[in-house]
Amino acid sequence: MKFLQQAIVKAFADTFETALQENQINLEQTKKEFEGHATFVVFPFVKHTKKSPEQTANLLGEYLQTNCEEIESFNVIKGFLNLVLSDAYWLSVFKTEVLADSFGSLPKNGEKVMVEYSSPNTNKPLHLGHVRNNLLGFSVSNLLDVAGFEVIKVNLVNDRGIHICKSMLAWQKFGNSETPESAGLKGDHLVGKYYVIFDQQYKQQITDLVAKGKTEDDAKKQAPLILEAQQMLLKWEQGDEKVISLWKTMNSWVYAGFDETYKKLGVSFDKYYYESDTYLLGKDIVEEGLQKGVFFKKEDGSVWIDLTADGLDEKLVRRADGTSVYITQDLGTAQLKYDDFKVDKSIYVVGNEQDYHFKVLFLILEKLGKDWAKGLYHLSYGMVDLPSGKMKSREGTVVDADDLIDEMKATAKEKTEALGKVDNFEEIEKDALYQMIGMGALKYFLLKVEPKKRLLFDPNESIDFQGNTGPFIQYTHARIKSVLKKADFNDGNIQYPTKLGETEVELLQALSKYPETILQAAKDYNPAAIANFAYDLAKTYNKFYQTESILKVEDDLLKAFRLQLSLHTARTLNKAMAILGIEMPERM
RNA sequence: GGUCGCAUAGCUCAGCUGGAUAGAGCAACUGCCUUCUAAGCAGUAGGUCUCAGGUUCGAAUCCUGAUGUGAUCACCA
Repeated sequence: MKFLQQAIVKAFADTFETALQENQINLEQTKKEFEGHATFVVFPFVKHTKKSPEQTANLLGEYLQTNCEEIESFNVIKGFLNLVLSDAYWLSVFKTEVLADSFGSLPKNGEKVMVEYSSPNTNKPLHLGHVRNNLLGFSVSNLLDVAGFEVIKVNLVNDRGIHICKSMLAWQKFGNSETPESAGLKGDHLVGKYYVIFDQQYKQQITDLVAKGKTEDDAKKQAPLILEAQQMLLKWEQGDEKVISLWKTMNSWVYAGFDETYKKLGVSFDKYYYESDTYLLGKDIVEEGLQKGVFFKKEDGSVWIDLTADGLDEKLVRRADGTSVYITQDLGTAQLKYDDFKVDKSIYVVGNEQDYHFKVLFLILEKLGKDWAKGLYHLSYGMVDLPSGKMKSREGTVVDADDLIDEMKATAKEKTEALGKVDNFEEIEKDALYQMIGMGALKYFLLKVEPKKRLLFDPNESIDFQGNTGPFIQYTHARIKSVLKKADFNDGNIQYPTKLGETEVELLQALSKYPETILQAAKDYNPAAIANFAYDLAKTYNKFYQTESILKVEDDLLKAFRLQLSLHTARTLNKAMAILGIEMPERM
């Protein structure tokens, strides 16, 4: 509504001889209970006009009505100037903006952004927490893409370390050469099974040692299994052939499993980084930091940075024995990612349990004078909790990603069949539909909540398919498609009515908000804003659909307009939901 | 204990850079399918926006403090 801001600035100049900037003019949507589309609040300006709020609003309203053809009428309530925009205005928005193929896609801004997400460990299958991460990362990537960025999606796989050695060791000892094929298990689940077995056996050894008089702490450190796992990690680092070979085999099982899950989730990556390649990185940066005097060495040879002046602590960046810690490799990986792609922004989609880590990481890079560090951003999201509390993979209190996906599909099938609307569908179409609806419900459920908020998931309460849900929006889309098909409507040049109905204007206004929604959502890295938009649009359409008849209206001109309006509502819903990674059915 | 989040209807959530009588969905209750898909629409009921101060013409929104809740403060990742 830039034209309105400009018009109001001009109104102030002509009526009150007051010079204002456009960005001082805030407009909001008029509340439902009042007449109008846009509301301008005059309170902040009465000191310039030297008149009462009512008088000010009335004078502005009169000026706008006579000088601005888009303004049909106005009304004033206290200091609120409610402006009614003309039907012609809404039609022009529809014709010039909504109908364009590029509607909602912002022009390319020439900036490159990297989004790192998923970043799984290779010792166990993905769970609901990973699902939130993946969906968030994927949809933020889509969002930035339509907002005009060039986006590079990367996955930094944590494929090395003690955790995978635990799975390897347990498999060696108790696996009897079991393979995904022989066990009939997805590779990641098979490896996860041995991770759990390791933990059980390890705990047993601790209990036994404690019974023999050891302290708990000593028992944890001296249990034979953990010593063996540590030994294995050492061998891995030395490049021991047998260990490396087993590691490769088991990781390949996991990757096959992950690929399957990623495929079902509909997420993808442009590049994979592996920690086995990057874990030694960062040592140069430590040297650089020492030279620049940003880091300092303690007597034992360990290297630290003092962040107490920034309200943080001292942080270790290299061990006394010269080996890397987590943050060392992250410093190195950040440099590597930058060197590879020279991105303007780099986003890390990682849970809020690592807030402190990223604060420190970014601060160190800034102190080292990396000018690209200002483009780093930690997209921190809340944990997914169960009613019983946190999910713990070792304790088996996790909602497994594959199970959940299967359950969602099964629920979708059940609900769809109960409605009896797909009896004449081919089996293949039915199957695709159940998948679409089940995943639509799940994705929408996880994405409609602002990322930073924690999410409660109750496995005993199935995710809704009615109301503010993915299937509701999918249903609205299918409903529109059905009408369009019956009318055999093809988009093209049509004649427009001169008078619009109330719900038609509401729908046009809802549609018109799409580009600004994209802009704001991209700025906030917030797919939830897109979900809310889509819901609002679908709701507004359903109201229109229920109020006006489309196919039965006698006036051909009006019928064509309503069909075109329906078509572009469907398209916009499709675009918005595509950002969330949700597919829309042609019928359901 | 220090630091960083979060707190809105019984439940799950919206509420844009401060604006009108705080909005949706679920659950409950009422209507609406011989008419374009009822996974829908319309309506009833449900609130001290955790509490106390402050800033302001105006605060759910900004500031301070308290309470509750979660994360974090590893030579783990």
